[in-house]
Amino acid sequence: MNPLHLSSQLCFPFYAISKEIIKRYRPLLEPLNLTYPQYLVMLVLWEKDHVTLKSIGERLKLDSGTLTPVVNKLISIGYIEKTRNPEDERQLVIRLTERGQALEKEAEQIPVKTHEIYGLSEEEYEQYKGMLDALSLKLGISSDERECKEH
Amino acid sequence: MNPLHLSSQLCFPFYAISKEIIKRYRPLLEPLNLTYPQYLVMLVLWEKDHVTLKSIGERLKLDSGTLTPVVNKLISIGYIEKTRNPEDERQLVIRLTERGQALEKEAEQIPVKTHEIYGLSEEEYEQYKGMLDALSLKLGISSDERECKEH
DNA sequence: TATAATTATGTTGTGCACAATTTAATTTTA
DNA sequence: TAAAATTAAATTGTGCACAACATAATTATA
Repeated sequence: MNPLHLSSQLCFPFYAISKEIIKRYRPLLEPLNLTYPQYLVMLVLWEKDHVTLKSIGERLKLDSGTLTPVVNKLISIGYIEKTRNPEDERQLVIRLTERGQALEKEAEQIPVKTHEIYGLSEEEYEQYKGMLDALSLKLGISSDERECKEH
Repeated sequence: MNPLHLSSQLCFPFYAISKEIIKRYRPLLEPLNLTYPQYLVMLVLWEKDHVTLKSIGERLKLDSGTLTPVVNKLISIGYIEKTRNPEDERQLVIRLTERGQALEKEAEQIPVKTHEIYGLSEEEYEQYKGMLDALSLKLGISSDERECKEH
């Protein structure tokens, strides 16, 4: 097998599958008026509210250049608010508005539907999950929720 | 486990791993003056030259809106050329220039280095490859090189 | 305790990624 | 065979994604 062939490389299926998944999330997120990266930020906040922009970025592996406009969009929609931490004026503290909190109820149906995207059994799903988490660890991008410190 | 938690969803590791891989490709591709999507187009052309823009898009799962500027960039660098198919003036036929052909020699070292990114043994690498190819099939994005018809 | 280093966020510029639409060429069909 | 449908590519507009840089606040150090 020629190593320069597309079909012998692991990078491409990751790239193609990731894009395809996000494409299939789109119609499911549209009723919530969210894009995929916006949805990720909301997921993090539903897990733990009142966290810094920095900690959201660490969790999602996104830098301020990406996160700042995403957060500003969520603010303009009315799902979140930002304030400075009075004890450290560098830090932005992000929290859910009432509308943002209320949205969680509506979002409960999303994981049910997204689970069906893959066409996998519960066991297969967990197997993929385990393998991807192991690889994330090797790549140094393992997401630890404890990293998201409250403020 | 709360299904709305980031850590219980399969989409995020795919998204994060894909981005991390592409980030690690960057310094390896920089000497060739290629970005990751540009590299993918070159891979397809090194496999089979003289193919339509459409067939490249089918192989890489990219539409004309993404591919047109990527191809135009590769033309401006001088790696490829485009001509219309005289038998069907709608079709763009893409082919490598001499510089584009010569670049394959330099690119031979890339897969050796990218293979090391994952920190996987040969067996593990093939196991991941097999699982991702299976999932690509389920998602209907399995890349068949035979789809790339010559012109 | 000045100054240097670090940190959190924001800004700028480039390059995708894709939906939606347009245009022109080709094919199908009434 | 003229009109309708389809197809390939390009265009437009929005939203990331990230590198590189700027700025302001905080912390460490000479």
